[in-house]
Order: sequence, then C-alpha cells, then structure tokens
Amino acid sequence: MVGRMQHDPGAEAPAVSESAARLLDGALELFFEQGARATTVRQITSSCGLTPGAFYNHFESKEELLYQLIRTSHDRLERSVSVAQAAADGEPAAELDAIIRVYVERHARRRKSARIATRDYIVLTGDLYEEIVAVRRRLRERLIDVVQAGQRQGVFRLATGVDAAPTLTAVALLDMCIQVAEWYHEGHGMSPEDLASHYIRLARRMVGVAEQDDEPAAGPGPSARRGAPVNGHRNGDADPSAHIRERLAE
Amino acid sequence: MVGRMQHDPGAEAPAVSESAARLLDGALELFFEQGARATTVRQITSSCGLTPGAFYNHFESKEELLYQLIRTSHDRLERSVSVAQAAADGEPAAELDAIIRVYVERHARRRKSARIATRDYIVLTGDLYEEIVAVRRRLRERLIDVVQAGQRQGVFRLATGVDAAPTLTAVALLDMCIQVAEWYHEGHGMSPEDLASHYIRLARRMVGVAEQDDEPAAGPGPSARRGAPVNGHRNGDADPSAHIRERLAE
DNA sequence: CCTACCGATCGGTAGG
DNA sequence: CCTACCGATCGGTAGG
Repeated sequence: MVGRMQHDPGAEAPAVSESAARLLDGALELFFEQGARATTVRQITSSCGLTPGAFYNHFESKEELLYQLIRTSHDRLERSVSVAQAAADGEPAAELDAIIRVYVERHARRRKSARIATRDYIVLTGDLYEEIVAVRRRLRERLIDVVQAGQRQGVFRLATGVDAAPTLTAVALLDMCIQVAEWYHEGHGMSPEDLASHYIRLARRMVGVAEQDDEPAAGPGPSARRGAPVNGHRNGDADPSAHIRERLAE
Repeated sequence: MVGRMQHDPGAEAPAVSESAARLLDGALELFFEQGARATTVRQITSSCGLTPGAFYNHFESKEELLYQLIRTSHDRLERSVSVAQAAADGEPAAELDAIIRVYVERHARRRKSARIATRDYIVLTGDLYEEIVAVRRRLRERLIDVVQAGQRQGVFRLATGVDAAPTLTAVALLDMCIQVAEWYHEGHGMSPEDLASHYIRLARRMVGVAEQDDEPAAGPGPSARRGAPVNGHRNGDADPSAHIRERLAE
C-alpha cells in the first residue's frame, strides 16, 4: 500500500535496520496523510505487512518514531541552512537568499517530512518537545539576526511602523516558505529551484533590499547545483486554476 | 435531526440551542489543541459537563459539528473579504490592503477557529469537503484577480521570472497571513490592527506597488465586522494553549 | 516477528 | 411534543 514514493530509503531517516526503515517510510506516508495523532500503530505495521507487536521490536513507542522523523527533518534543515548561510560570507543579502532557497527547496522536495515536522511537533511531549522547540527557535533567531544585520548595515530598508519589524518580517518570511509544503506538487510545471527563485525575489522586496535584476543565485552547496533558468523554464501550462486544484486536492 | 447543515453566513455562529453552542465551544478548544481527528466525542461532552450520549441530541456526528465550525469560519472570512473589498471601489492597491487586513485581523482575533479551518478541513469527506474546497478556491481566485488587475493596470510591478507570478505571489501572500493563526497571541503587545498594518506594508512591497509612507488605513470598519455576536456568546478564541504560547515565546 | 491478550476507551445508540 | 439528559451497552480498536 505504502511505497517509497517519497524518497530514497534511508535518505531522510536515520540509519536503521531494514524493517525499521520500512516502518519509518510507512509512518511518513500515514502521518502526512492523517496526522501523527490520528495514525495508529496497526496502520503503520500493516502498511509494511507486519503485525502490531512487531512495531515494538524497533521503537519504544509511536512517539519515539515520530520524534525520529521530526528530529531528523529539523536537523537536516538546520544543517542545510547553516552550510548555505556560511557560504554567503556574512553578507546579509546573500544570507537571506541562501536561507530562503534552502527553506523553499526543502519544503518542496521533502514536502511530506517537512509538513510533518511543522504540523506534528506539537504532539511531542516533555523533553522531546523541548528539543524541537529549541531547534525551531534557533532557526528563527538565525533569520531575525540576518534581517537585523541587513538593516543595521543599511543593506535592507524594512517597512517601518512597529518596533518589532525585524521579527515580524522574519516570521512572515519563514511562514510563507514553510507553507510551500502544504500545496507544492510536482507536475504543475515548476521546479523547486524556480519556486525558490521566485520566493527569493519576494523576500528581497519584503526586506527592502535594492532591487536586483540578476537571477537569484541557485544556492551554493556541498555539491554543485545547476543554476535555475530564469526564462528557460518549461511550463507552457502555468495554469493558475490547475495550481489551485492541486493544492486543495490534498 | 434538524437540518443543521444549513448555515447562516455572517452570523457569529450557527443559531443553535444552548447546549449545542457549548458543545461547539468545547469542540473549538479541543480541536484547536489536538486536531479534530484526535479529539473524541467524550472529550467534547465532558468539557461541557455532559455525558457522551447527549452529543447526539444536537449533532448527527462529530463530522457534522466539525463541518459547522469550519463552514462558519470560512463563510465569515469570505463575507468580510467581500465587504472590505467592495469598499475599495475597484482599485487594486486598496483591494489588496483590504484583503490583507481582513485576513490578518481575523487570523489574529479568531485564531482558534481560523486555525481549525485551515488545518482540519481536510478531515471532512464527500460533499462537505467539496463545499469547503469551493470556498477556499473562491477566496484564492479573488486575490489572484486583484493581483492580476493591479499588474494589468500598471499599479503593481510583480517580480518577474516566472509565468505564474500572479498566482505564486497571491499564494505567498495568503500563506503568510494564514500562518498568523499559528503564533499570534495577545501577550506580544501587538494589536491585530497593528499587525495587519505591518502585513499590508509587506504585501505592498511583494506586489511592487509604489511605496507609500502613509499609515495603512485601519480598515473601513464596516459595522458588520465588529458587530455583536448574533447568539450573544463568544466563541472561546481567547486563552492560547501553553503549547502554542511556547512556540513564539521570547 | 507473531499470537494473544490487558485496561480503557472509541463513535454511536438503546430504552427510560 | 420538546429539551436534556441518564446508566448501560453495541461492535471494534487503542497503545503497549
């Protein structure tokens, strides 16, 4: 029933045994579709052709499996952001671009684990919950710092009117990027790279950076990534209504 | 067994009996904290001091109650948007301001019902689901139309690079406004009006409208928007849960 | 990894 | 005839 349509085995999840990896994959699919709370252990095991008792050979509880998924997703996001930002060499405008690109591409490519991370971390309890909250707070502070640095250096000109402008602007930026995981779907003709490039343009405007006509750089990274073609995209059918149907058909 | 599927657009809540209203209030709180799927009928009834069986004197099923909450929330949003946009007199920049203000203020003031509407409409099935999808599609098209009109009239200058720029920009706008319901609480010391004003400034930049230093108008304030609740009691949209309070603490 | 269970609780309904 | 419940229980399922 549940296949590995989302990602390569082990690519997102920690290195574990074959059965544990299959359980993680099945849970990923079910959590994405139903939410972690509404998903039963029996649903997870039967998606792998196992009986309920087998679950507890690999995980202490449903919550531990959920924590592994969410922790891994957050860690990978934080690591990617850290690497990309480091390559921006302390320049706020380049750091902003880098962070937005990582967020958008990740929430498009890994939309299932990304959405679970966003929606279901509240289900965690005690220290597990606190750990995730800490990661999320660090990620938010990172962007707030970039926005504040840009404003301080005169590179950004934030919208005025409230004291908390840097924080509010950073939150709005993160929120619009995070929501990509709610509606993005391959097949509507826009690659994660192109989408990220558009969001970078929006982000630059939101912080008031001098408008640049140059294509937003398709992000650095450990492995060279191909640039995002600005005019060479192959969407002859950027049909808005189709786009909407995709999103709402979730 | 009354046809409670009928709703009253613009009303604070469907006109129902005292107990039904309390059940709706209790469900609102529980759905907000746990999600509709993870909330049991017994939790809802005991939150009102009732026994489980009493639930079915008022609602055919848990899904019917969920539908009422979500339908009402969507209808009120659509109605507010419609009224506010109409007052903008066909000017895209004013229409954009009006729509953003309605979204932000509503997702801040009525954050519980707004968040349930956003997160749990997927739980609905069959025609109930399709009805909500239709409302959401209309709301989306409304903003896309405004963005396209502004671009056509030369009032907006969208970020270029993709064919679907109007749709993508509208989606990003709605997403950042909708997310306000995820983190807003009154402890921030920022009123819904001030928050909306900031988001309007961000929105204007995103669509490339000529920068205006003037304060975004605090809404035409059609009396319907702040009218008294029809049934004389408020839905429990105050008192954020500790979970969410922690999310943006500090 | 399966079968067999536990304490409790699920959504929903019975007659009074 | 209506409302607002009650104690008890339906067939199944929950995490462990």
